Amino acid sequence: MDRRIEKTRKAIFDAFDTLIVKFDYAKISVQNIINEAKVGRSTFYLHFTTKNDLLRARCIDLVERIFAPIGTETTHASSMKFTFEEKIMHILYRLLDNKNVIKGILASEGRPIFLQYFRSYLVNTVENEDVHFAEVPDIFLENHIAGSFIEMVCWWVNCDFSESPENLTRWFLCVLPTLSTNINDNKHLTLNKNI
Amino acid sequence: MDRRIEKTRKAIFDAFDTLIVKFDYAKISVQNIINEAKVGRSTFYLHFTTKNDLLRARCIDLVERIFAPIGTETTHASSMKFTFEEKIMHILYRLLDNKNVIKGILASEGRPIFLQYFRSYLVNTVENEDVHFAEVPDIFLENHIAGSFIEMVCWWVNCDFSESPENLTRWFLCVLPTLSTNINDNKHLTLNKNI
DNA sequence: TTAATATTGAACACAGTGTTCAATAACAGT
DNA sequence: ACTGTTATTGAACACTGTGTTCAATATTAA
Repeated sequence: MDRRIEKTRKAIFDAFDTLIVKFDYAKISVQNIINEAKVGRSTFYLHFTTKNDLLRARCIDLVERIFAPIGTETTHASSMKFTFEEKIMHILYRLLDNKNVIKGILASEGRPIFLQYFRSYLVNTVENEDVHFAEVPDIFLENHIAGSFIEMVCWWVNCDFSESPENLTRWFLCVLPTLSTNINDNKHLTLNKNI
Repeated sequence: MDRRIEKTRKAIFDAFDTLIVKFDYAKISVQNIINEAKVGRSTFYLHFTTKNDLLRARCIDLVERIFAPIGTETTHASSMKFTFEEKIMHILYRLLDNKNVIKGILASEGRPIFLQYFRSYLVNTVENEDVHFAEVPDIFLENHIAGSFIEMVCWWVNCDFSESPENLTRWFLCVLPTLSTNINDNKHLTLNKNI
């Protein structure tokens, strides 16, 4: 509606991003943010109740972009069906797009907040896959898959995103019980398997 | 050496434990802690440089107890070899001993600090198992196993420790690629397998 | 142009931090 | 029990950052 609002909001988000890649979240003050954003103090508090509120908003924004349906970045709104593998790869590529901010958030007190939202979207994705395995409860299995993925992402970020999304995806699927049909001596795995 | 030192340290740790199960870490002030511990303000700062320093110390203390060699709780110092399964179960039982504090820490900003130390001990444990699987790099696999375990623990804490350590251990081993020899149609798994 | 609304920045009260210091208490060793 | 050493105490202090208020100003949509 009012262009001033989105303009200010964007300025604050950008300032936050700039600062979070350089400094620890705890060391950043509201004053720092509004200096960087070139925005009045009271303006900041009209948009966000707290520094933490800003962090939360930034995380939600990030996670929503990461999980936005494939095809959103192009012109077509797609309700197509994708394989689990494709979805995973897509998420990894979007994480790569926001490399630095994510690294900054994960290295600071922002970590649990980001992971909380990331997890909830991820669990939702996994639930849609309708996975089952042996006598392990579905809820346990779902948590295992979502959790493993999160851990892999954190490891990836820690390694400064060395290793390609393709490698990560292959290894990840390989290591999951439901997705690898390793009948022949645990040596091979089946990819592209739409579960 | 001086009994006053450990007495004060214990008083502060106990106060911290009492508060962390009731309140969010961020809402607890140094003043709260020294009131609860019945200790002078300057005394606190002689022991810890910061509230965060205390948190860190408490986490290290906790994790060290959790990973203390099996048999330490009895009189015998044991350098015996235990199976991976036994080690896991042991850790789960020790987590149960510290149920409330751990739940409190994991629910607050203490989470990443606790998990950091927990992870480093866990990775060390996994490395000692000398695991390998298919064409997945060892470093990836080790992170996957340690990470999965951490996620399972967090899930467990979230569920208020419903489910027995025995169940968790069985499911966990079942879901790991290296530990389950699921040749016969992914239906069964081998336990008690010393890898 | 206008009425509505967003921004500004200085001023403010407030809460919590970490330090200092001189007085006091508790300690270990003899 | 005595003594030199060391830990504890609590009040006072300067300091940093928070979140609010308000009247003046600027920008917006229509």
